[in-house]
Amino acid sequence: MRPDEAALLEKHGIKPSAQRVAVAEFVLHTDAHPSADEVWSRVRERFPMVSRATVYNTLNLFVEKGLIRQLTLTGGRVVFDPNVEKHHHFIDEETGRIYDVPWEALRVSRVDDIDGFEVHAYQVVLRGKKRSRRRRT
Amino acid sequence: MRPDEAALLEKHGIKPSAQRVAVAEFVLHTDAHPSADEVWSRVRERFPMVSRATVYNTLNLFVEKGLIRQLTLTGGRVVFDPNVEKHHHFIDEETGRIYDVPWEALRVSRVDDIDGFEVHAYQVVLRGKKRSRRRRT
DNA sequence: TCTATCTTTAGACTTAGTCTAAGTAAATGC
DNA sequence: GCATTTACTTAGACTAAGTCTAAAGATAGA
Repeated sequence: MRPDEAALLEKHGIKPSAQRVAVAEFVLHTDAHPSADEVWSRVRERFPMVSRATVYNTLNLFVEKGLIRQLTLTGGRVVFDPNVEKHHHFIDEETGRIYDVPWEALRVSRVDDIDGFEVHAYQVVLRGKKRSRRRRT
Repeated sequence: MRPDEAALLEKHGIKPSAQRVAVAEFVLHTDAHPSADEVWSRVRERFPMVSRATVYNTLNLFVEKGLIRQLTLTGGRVVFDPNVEKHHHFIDEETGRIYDVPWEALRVSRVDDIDGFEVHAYQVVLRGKKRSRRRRT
């Protein structure tokens, strides 16, 4: 149980149990946009007795306390994202993988101007193919 | 079995059975963004012996043939939209209802310019509160 | 009409997620 | 330090959404 993770949880008003810290250690440091069951199986590698209900409860608690966000972008899949700053998402149509796109990469105009709607938040969801970079996978 | 629906299905390469036409008659003329089970229960009102598998198969077939689109915008809910033209979506955070937003209502800049991604399609997903209009509900 | 193909059906199965009741652990009062 | 309350976790039952399967029914062509 890493002290830094425990402190972070406390800062968000969450009592840091061993299970919660184990979930935090994985879900706060991934950019893979895992589903709840993916988080569960990763946490179980190091913590085999953790129950599914605990992982689901913990993830929902983290969302409620603003540590992570829940996304549903494609195919009814619910995934979690530790990036809670404003950003957009790109979905690779071949692999289904989700990538974060920086907020500044796009500009959306006239958002406040839509007749009959009071917009609190928005994001652009892009779909396409990820280009293979030269040096990295 | 309305002849116009049957003709539309055939135009899209779909053999128009009674069940398929019944699904089409509902799902092609709604802006309520229904889930598959909602479509099933609506179709059953007029066609009580239709099976769930048929409705699911039919909806997937319609998606594949480009008659409707499948959306997953919120809470892991999969819904269907007969509007296959480019458009954006607004989600009422209080009711969960989804509204179509015309493509021209917003402009997104620099979409083709994102490093490492080849964008085939995109949409803006907006969240907020629907203002109550004066005269209509 | 016979046969091959396509479609539909009911129900079994799977997967994601929630709920419940019992057990543990941690915090509080004294 | 011990008892009591409160919070957390557990296993497993349950539910909802969706897929699969095997059999039956409908359709079209020879």
